[in-house]
Amino acid sequence: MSKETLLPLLAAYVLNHGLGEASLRPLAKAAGTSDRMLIYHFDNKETLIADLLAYIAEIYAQSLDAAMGDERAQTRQQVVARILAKSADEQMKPFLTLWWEIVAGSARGVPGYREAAEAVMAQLLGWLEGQMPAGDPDPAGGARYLLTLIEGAQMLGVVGHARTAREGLLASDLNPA
Amino acid sequence: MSKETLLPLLAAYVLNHGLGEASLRPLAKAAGTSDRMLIYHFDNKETLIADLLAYIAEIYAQSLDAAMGDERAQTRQQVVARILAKSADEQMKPFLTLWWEIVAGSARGVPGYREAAEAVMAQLLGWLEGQMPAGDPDPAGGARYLLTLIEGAQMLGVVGHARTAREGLLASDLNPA
DNA sequence: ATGTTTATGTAGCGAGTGCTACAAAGACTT
DNA sequence: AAGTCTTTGTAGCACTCGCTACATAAACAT
Repeated sequence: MSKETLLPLLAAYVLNHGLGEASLRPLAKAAGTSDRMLIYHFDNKETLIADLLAYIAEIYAQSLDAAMGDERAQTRQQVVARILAKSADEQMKPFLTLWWEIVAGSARGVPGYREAAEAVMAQLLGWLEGQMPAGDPDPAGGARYLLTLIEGAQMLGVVGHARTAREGLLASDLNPA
Repeated sequence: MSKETLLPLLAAYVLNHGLGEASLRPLAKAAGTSDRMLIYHFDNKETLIADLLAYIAEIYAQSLDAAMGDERAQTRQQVVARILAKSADEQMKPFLTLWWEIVAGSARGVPGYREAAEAVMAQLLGWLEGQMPAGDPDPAGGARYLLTLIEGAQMLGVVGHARTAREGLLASDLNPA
């Protein structure tokens, strides 16, 4: 068994249980191996988690690509609505829950978290630019603006203020300066 | 020593070290007491943390009130700029770092976290409404909208994308629909 | 065939976790 | 003064943590 075989199994566990429960023995059990072998392959837990987060960022990007429909949205409102709908998808929930743990780790300076978070956001931003309406006057700036809004909305949703975000989005036209 | 004496000391520790390091013995040491006494006062760790988060939400609200300047902003851009500037304040950093841990816990369903997060956001939303420009056509909706943007910007800042958020904000007029 | 590298199992160490049992001192009540 | 209630200290339990020492078997190299 190699790193490459282990990472998908480890990722599945972390996505379902969170990083808080990601200690060596449970991780090993989920991957059908032993804590002993995890250390053997990854040297220590820190690099294991770093590798794991990098891997998860990668499969997240792939799942974004896969979800990218061919039809283009026609307004910024539509872009936001679609993405929020897609994020509400049951399949995306493990990613979202894990995401906030990564953000928290990044804020605290836990090694490896910031890099993973930065990669995920860069990926998402690029994807968003491709999703902007055809005739948008400023797709690059608009994508950054919508990313900020979307992430704010997602956070509010997670803390029980989904309604606040929804009403906020309705109260703006989302148009460029 | 009572709960009321302990909470400020516990809060100081958690603000500086995060909830990840908040185990009984370090907490007790920071408060000048013993793990034994923490359990005596709070019954168990779960209610200790819940009480502590509620207390922190309270002092956060107070610090917001204290920071509320008497001069009203004249545009929504100004409101956002002021708040982001205030949040960048060194004094606010412990709150911000802790905040994302609370969000992560809320997303994972850790008991007590969601309530604390919800309270903080409600408080912040109310405060924001009071900060809206004098002639704003929709202060309530605008506050929700700006809250979404601000929190999104703050998250992006924490994961190394402060620039993304800044450029996004510049690319919009933040005006109502 | 012999030696070396790679992969894996078993056992355990020292530190930390939340929490409890027991005891005792002090304050307070009657 | 005797008894009760509140507060605190000391020890420890059962458990988990990341990690390591040691041994062994298989694969490979010479």
